[in-house]
Amino acid sequence: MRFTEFGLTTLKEGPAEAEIVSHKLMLRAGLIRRLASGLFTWMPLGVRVLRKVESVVREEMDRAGALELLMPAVQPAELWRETGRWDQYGPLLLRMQDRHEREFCFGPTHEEVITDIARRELQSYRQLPINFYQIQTKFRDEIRPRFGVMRSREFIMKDAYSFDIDAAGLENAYQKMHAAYTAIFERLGLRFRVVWADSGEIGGSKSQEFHVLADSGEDAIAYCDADGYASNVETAATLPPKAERAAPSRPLEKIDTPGVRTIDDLCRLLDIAAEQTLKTLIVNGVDGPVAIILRGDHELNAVKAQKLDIVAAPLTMADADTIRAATGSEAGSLGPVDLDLPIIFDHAVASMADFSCGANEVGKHYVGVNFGRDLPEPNTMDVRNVVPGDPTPGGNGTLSIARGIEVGHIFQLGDKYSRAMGATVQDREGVERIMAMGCYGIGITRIVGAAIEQNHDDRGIIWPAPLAPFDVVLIPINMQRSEPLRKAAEALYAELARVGLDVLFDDRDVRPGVKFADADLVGVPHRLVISERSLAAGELEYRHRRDADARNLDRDAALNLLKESILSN
RNA sequence: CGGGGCGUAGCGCAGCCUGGUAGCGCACCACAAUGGGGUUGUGGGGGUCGGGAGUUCGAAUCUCCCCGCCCCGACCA
Repeated sequence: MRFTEFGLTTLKEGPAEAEIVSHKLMLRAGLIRRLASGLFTWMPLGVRVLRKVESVVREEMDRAGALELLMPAVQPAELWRETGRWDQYGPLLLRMQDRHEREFCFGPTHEEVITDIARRELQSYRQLPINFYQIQTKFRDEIRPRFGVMRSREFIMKDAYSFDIDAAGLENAYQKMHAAYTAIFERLGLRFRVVWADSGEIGGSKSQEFHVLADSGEDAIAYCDADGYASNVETAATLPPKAERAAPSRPLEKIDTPGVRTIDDLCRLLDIAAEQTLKTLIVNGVDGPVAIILRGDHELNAVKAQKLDIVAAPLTMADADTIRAATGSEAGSLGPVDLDLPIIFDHAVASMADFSCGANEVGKHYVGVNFGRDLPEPNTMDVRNVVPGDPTPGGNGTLSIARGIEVGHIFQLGDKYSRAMGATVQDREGVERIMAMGCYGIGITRIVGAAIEQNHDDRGIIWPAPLAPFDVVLIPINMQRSEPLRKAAEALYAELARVGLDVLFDDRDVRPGVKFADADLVGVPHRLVISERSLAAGELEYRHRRDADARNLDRDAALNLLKESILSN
């Protein structure tokens, strides 16, 4: 591709709206342009990267025996009513009506459609196992789209759905997808981690997420290298404390704490650590408000909390009026002593002694509070986020926390959809059996952003070779002033293309610095510079985007090096 | 949705407080010089100042309403 025919415009300054590097660089390098909130046009350069991601995904899915199909993006409401999700899915689902006022949605996911296909097409266990996938545009009306293509509303997803006769078959299909996903992310050259996850909206039992590791990731991952445990903090379990609780050493005392609203305030006033305090949160329960008690420095885990029977899902905090009615006090002054509400204690509080907490009176706190004396012994549960240093659930090490970008998610759905929609096949005995389903997603567009988060420097993108929009950028120096150089550059361009390299030929009549800057910005892995100087020496100047300095190679050596690099892809 | 901020040329911004001919840098077009890390000069094109209503002799600027966008919190590939 000739630069002058590629329609690429790069930006020196990115739009102010871009917060994270990948978004800035995608805008600056001309991969995407924004249309509206959460909606992006993929420019020709961006589409090249997208196609690279898709082809790797497609190859590995095909290799795993999955079958590509393509379902409609627009789906009828009736299907969603069959599974109950028309009412459950909420505002994330973009709903619309056709001219006959029939209801539709723009698909955020395709369990209903594929299950409809399955119940029509699959009659016999002999057609199983089977796994269908597609690469397609989805729409989720996110509350807050952000970070460019990392959380856009419209995005491209590879979604796959497996059908099996029983749980053992599903487990097998799931493991195949686990292996395929691992192969995909390895081939894409990304540093990633597989973690246990919550099934959330989609439902089902077992599920794991594939995270690209990056500090800008929206998810927190708890992991332990010692025993291999890794989980999204949403689901990382905490254990009851092992340590014995210290005996009370102080009397219970109610003290004045004017103006204290937060744990920080309290700690400052009393000169104590947050670990010595209790935090009391009032959430909406199934039958009225429920108190959740955590150690002051810990955070409530919404996923865990909303799974408790007495807590309403999705988790919502009680409003000020509800809190006042239930406690006679206000948030910031609450505590479990003499609190007439259902109370959930987190595991960690069980080992606390002589602690401080709100007294359910504005401006008053207790100090020297102890279980068994001032409060009944707590019956504790796992309702908080793990923190670094917590023991692993296996108990063989301690957890660390890293940030990740979720780029893949695999689920064992079981019979949630197949039962609701009557997707059955006959088994060997002629008995109708509900199929066991799995579903498996990869965020194609998100991978592009995630790859940049992980691979960039202050000059621009550094594409992992399998994702690069071009293999090599050919930069002639002042070609317009030298006919021999122009001829040599053209010949080299033709030859590079002939050996199968995807080459960007920077044939613009601009100064070399501009070309170098754009080549670095766009992130093409290999760079070849041809000039009168190198021409005379029969050499080419080569630099890999990751290298600090260029080196001179003779022409054949340079060509061989490039040929090998694409073969190794 | 709640809280905060911003809408002036394709992009980044100034001007607004204190009303009076709409500016700067980048990008774009032309010409010239320059020619190995975003070169310089000269000339040029491009604006419903987010939209509407109001106040005023006069509104980018003041007032009200609406719209859009971004950031911080609860969702997901």
